[in-house]
Order: sequence, then C-alpha cells, then structure tokens
Amino acid sequence: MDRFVSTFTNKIDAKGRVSIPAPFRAVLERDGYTQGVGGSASPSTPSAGGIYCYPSLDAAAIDGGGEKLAQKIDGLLRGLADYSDERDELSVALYGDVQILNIDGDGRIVLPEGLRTHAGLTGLVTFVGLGDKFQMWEPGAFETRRKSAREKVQEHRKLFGSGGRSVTPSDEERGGGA
Amino acid sequence: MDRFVSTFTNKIDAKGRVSIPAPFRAVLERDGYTQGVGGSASPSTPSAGGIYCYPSLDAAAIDGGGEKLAQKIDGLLRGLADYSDERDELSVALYGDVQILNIDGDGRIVLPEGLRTHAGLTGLVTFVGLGDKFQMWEPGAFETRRKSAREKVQEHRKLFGSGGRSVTPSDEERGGGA
DNA sequence: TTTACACCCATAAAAACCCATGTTATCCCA
DNA sequence: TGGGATAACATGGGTTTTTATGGGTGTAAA
Repeated sequence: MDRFVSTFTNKIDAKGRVSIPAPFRAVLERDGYTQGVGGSASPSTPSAGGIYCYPSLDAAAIDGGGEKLAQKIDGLLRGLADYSDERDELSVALYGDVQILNIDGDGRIVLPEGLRTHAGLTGLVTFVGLGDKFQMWEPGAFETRRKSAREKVQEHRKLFGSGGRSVTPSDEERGGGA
Repeated sequence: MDRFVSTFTNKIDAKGRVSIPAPFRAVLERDGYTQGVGGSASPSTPSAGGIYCYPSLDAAAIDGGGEKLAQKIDGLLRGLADYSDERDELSVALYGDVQILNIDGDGRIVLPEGLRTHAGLTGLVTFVGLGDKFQMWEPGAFETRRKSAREKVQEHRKLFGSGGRSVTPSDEERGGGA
C-alpha cells in the first residue's frame, strides 16, 4: 500500500508540533523520504527532503505529500519555456507557496504560522488521505466538507444509477481530544 | 534538496547585508558553491564561485542562483545563436548586469546598489524559490505578484484539469476505505 | 585618509534532537 | 480464552544546535 488513506486527528502541542499518522509516515518513507535541510545529508542523496506542504488553492486546508507530489509539481512546470515570464509566475505560485517540513525523530512536524492560519488550525489537525497526497484540516471544517461531499456522491449515484457499491463512511477517527 | 523552494523574508542590516535563507544555501552548496562558507576559513583557493545575481528582465526583482543557473543561461544563449540580434540583446541583458556575490562566513551577501534599486529594496527582502533559481523581492511588491500568480494557476488548472493532474484535490473526496 | 569589504565574535530566537510517559493495540502462553 | 507482557504511538518537556542579525576590527583599494 503506497497511498494515503483514511483520516486521523492529532493534537498540536505547545511547540506547534503534530504527529504525522504512522500509516502516512510509512507511505512517505516508501515514497523515498529523506531528511531535508536540517540534517547534513549524505552527498549521494539525490532527492529533496522533507514533506511538501502548501495551502490548498480552493479550500481552507493544507496539502501535503512526499517526493511523488513534488515531482508532479515539477511536471506542471516542465514544458514551459525556461526563463519565460509565464514560467516564473507559475513557479511563484507552485514553488513559492510550498514549505518543506522535516519530520523529527518522533514522526512529528512543525506547522508554520502561515499554513496554520490558512487552514484555521488551532489545537487539532485532521489528516485526510487522498491517495497520492493528503490534507490537513481543522476537524470541524473537515466534517462540514465531508458532509457536503457525501451529498454530492449521493447525487451522482442517483444520476448514474450505479447502485452497487456503498459509500459507507467507515468513520475510523482516532487520536486525542476529539 | 536540489531546488529552491518556499519563501523567506530577511532583513537588510546597516551594512547592506542579508542572510540567505539556510535552505537556499544548502541548495547552492549542492550545486557546487565554492567559497569560504564552511565556518573557519578554508585554506583552499576560492575559485570563481559565488552566487549569480541579475535584475529580473520582466519584474522588479533580482534573480539569483548558482552554477546550474549560470549554465542554463549559457544554454539559452547558445540556442539563440542564429538570431544574432536577439542573442546580442539577451547577452547584454543577462550577462551585462550579472553580479557575482560572495557569501560570507555567516551566510550573508551584500546587495549592490544597482540591484537594490532595481528591486526597490529597502529594509526587507523576500526570497522566493522558483526551482532552479530564486528571486529577491521587496515584500510588498511580492505580495502583489503572488496574487496574480495564484490567479494564473487557477486558469492553468482549468486547462490541465482533465488530465487528472490537479494541484489541489477539490472534488476527489475520499473519506475512508477505498 | 577614507571607504568598502572580508572576517570574527556575540546573542536571542527558532528549529532540531533526545528522552520520558500514558495509552492502546498486539502477541504469547498458560 | 483470559490476562499479563510487549510493542507501537501520540504526546509532553528538556537540551542542544542552527540561524538570523547586530556589531567590531583589520586590510586593501581608491
């Protein structure tokens, strides 16, 4: 399994740290996670490090992922002429908003102020697996979003009459305070 | 880490010095930066090195990068060999204004007057990672730029959208099991 | 001399690192 | 099958290392 799946809710501690759900960590490692700037990387380390995070363009959430996600961003820019103004501009939005967060020895990251406010995070974060990446939500906001998503799915099912599969929630929330 | 990512805002001190964000410094070093950066003065000869800076062609900003950037510029000009008019102009535009800045033992550079005025820099500089180079902006000007960049991305997402490649999830909710 | 710049040191704040603890899920064995 | 031993995790907190930034000094060019 190399995809981000399920949702987990974890605490943000006094220092701004959050544990990344262990299953997500496993995916990241398989994706080729390497320590970022912090640790003096071996000269042979080819890839970038840390997890890539950026504010969602159309949601009050943070998108995150590993190397695979970073390469997708690269792919977007590839094809645009080097040093064209257009490329610079896109790069600003794609690379400029990205933050590389390192995972500490205990599997935690520190969410920078900017990202935290974008997602309206306070004391808890809900990690949502989306396959090749994941999102971090303020738990309440995510609940709302999840509901509307379900309704949409219901509608689609009626339209397509694809009755077979159930979209049952399978709420497997876990973790602290919630 | 092999590309410039993220944005950082640092101060220009009374002597005109600015700290280069540590992550960028790391990229430069990997790129083959040569100069006495490593703390105690290195006994080796400081061969031509430093970071390459020049005024952005189409923005009130400074472009900067390491060896890789210099080579890309070379390649760009080589590709234009046929159209000598254009090539000459570009050569002047690119090389003519290039400055090679050295990083001091504390990771700082001094921005020359010319570059500073081009970018309208006063007391703060925003470093913006653009992959294989980075830019230095006056913070306010950069905010404006960032906004327009985001809009551009929105447009592009519509164009690329069908390919399944999306920077943000929007509609691909996935609550629990697969 | 004066100026510009490289070099050196000091310091506060932030980031990374390390260890401890409570809890929950897992496993083993009687 | 029950229950205790065990391992994996999330979380709290202390400690050390980086980093950004301020300022001093010497040196070489102007």
